[in-house]
Amino acid sequence: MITQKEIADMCGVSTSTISNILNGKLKVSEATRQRVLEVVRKTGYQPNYFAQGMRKQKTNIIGIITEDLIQFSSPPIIERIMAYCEDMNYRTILVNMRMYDKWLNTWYEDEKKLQSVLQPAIQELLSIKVDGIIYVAGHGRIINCFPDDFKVPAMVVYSYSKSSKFTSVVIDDEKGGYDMTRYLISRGHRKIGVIAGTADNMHTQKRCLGYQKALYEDGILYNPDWIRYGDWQRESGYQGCGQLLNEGVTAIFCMNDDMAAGVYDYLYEHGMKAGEDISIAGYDNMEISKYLKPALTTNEIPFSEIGTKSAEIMIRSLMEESEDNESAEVVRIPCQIIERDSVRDLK
Amino acid sequence: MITQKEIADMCGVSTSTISNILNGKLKVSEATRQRVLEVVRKTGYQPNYFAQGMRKQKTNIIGIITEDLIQFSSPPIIERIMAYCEDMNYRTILVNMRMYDKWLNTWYEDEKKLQSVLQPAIQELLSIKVDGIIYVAGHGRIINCFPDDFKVPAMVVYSYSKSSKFTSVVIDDEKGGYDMTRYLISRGHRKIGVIAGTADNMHTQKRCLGYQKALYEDGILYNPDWIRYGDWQRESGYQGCGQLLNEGVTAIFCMNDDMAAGVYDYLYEHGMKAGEDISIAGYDNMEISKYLKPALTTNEIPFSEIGTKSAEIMIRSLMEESEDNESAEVVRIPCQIIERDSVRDLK
DNA sequence: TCGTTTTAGTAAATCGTTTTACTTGATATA
DNA sequence: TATATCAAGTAAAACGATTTACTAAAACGA
Repeated sequence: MITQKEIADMCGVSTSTISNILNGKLKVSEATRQRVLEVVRKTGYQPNYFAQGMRKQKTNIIGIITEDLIQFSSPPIIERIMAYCEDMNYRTILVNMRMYDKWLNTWYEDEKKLQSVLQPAIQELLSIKVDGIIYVAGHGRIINCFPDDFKVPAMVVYSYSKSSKFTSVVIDDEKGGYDMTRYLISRGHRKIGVIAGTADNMHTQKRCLGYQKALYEDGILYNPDWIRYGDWQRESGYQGCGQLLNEGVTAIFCMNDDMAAGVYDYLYEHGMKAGEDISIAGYDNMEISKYLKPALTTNEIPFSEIGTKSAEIMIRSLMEESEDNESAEVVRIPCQIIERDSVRDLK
Repeated sequence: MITQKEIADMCGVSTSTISNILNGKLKVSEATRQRVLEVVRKTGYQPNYFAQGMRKQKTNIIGIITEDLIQFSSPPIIERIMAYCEDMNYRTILVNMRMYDKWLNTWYEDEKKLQSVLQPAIQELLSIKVDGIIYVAGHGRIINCFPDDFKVPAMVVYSYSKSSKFTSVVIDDEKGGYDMTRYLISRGHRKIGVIAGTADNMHTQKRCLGYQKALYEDGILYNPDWIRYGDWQRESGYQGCGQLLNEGVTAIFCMNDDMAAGVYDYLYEHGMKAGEDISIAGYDNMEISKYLKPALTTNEIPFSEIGTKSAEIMIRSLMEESEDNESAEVVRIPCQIIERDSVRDLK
């Protein structure tokens, strides 16, 4: 591949001049500039990335660490981060931690295990000298990724950072739980059951808070028996449905679509139907929610927006790095209810 | 970050020795080796990636170009490629072409458009000096990615390469069509309809071939009216179903699960049920197929295996690069029928 | 005309490794 | 004893860019 030296020789100037024309601030006569640019264009010269990265101590690479690429939430977030970075002339490098057990359909919850994969991943990225690191979580655990004195800009996406030194971009779970509950109330429901996620999960906790708030605002007495904790999986929706039916609820708010599918299973088996015998709402707006019959009303997680916003914040903080801004924040992106056919008005 | 020179000073040896211990072939006494290794371990020294890449002309990076990261087929393939590469001590860098229109649910079919995105992507990877490039297609078009005299090892995955100079890893579509047809025949069906993909698509064509072959082998006269071409989308499954029902088929083989879902839509609307009134089979084993009621019998595409196999071939070819092997080949990975509840025995 | 400033451009150092060719002292060989 | 071999290690060049400090020539001001 053609080198800067060769271009310089062709143009009869020194490499310094080439470099200056391409990205320097020094004065160069318009004549030589044009001459050089023409040769560059013709030869398709591109600076050697490694030489460049070595000389400047900046690489224009943003590292992305993902808890698991296979999880449905990851690709759309990552896709947007990559797209935005590309537009802003940054490259990205992706490290996949593979923390999701595809067969068990569950995350490795062990903090030790997580750290034992995360730390090498971070080291890897540091050794590549990335300009910044974006950690893309897969589920709502509070993440302790980076030490407070971490030397490169870093942030946490789709989950909360333990340290307040790092910005995190999350969905507004409390509002999500609130909105969905309000929506069900507005359709006439007052006995609203919840099939929640795992109890120690941040998504679960905040959505429950929102649920409580909505109930409270409408003067509905909060009944603990109306909340059943599941494990995000279809089967636990099935279980929860049976229990909540006994409580006499008229609507069930599931904290993900998979558990809503489990509820559908139960109804199907017992000759009942969502949107007729009982109202069902989900969360996520996964692919499957359009395919359930009747189609599932659910609260859509705006993965694309999360991705874009994250990249935006990262690159902005890279730009203003001179003034070392301590402006870490928690950015909350709202979800949006997608109305389909699984919720009916209670007469 | 700590440099080789510093390690050398700490150990009272030259950098050459450090380098030699870490990856050279020259003799070093066991004593110094241990001493150095200990210091390396303690300091957490990692060679600067850019300096290394510049000096060796090898980067140990494999470039992955994906037609679209958002498509369901891409993540599992890419995940396996990355995992295998990591195990073999290669890094990967991912370039996403974003060729799938999320809103229209369709690929940019325009060859010009494809090339206008592909060529910069390739240039980008070459400028990074990747050791090899893996092109991960998203749908079954014959790809003309690389010129015959392309200087780095390259291959095409999940679609066919136009040039026979490049290895491609694909699913065995003909066998897939054959197997599924045979399966339906074995369950007693003889009037088997097909809802195919787009007519010019390689997946479509080869699966149709397999279908024909199976019919032929069982002495069933091939009836062109039993094949309806769709566009891979749900709606076209719906259409096709209505038409095939008029033909009096007893089973429908859909070339993807999305169209099978469309068939389910039709049946649902007309008060019929898959697996009872008619047998339905899909292709892909997408997430949704487990959620359809009754669960869909389908032909699973082994994305993980495709990914692993691809990475394996790439890295092998990188290893034996000395003997410039002209062993380009087409590797066909078989699919596997997942029996669920949508196919019944015809009495 | 003489000194000063500006313009256009360059030589050389530098970044952190790897690798080649060389050195030194010890040991084996004839 | 003289020579060849060997083990252990090093100096220095190389990779390809960027950047600093410098220079030669031209332009300017008084």
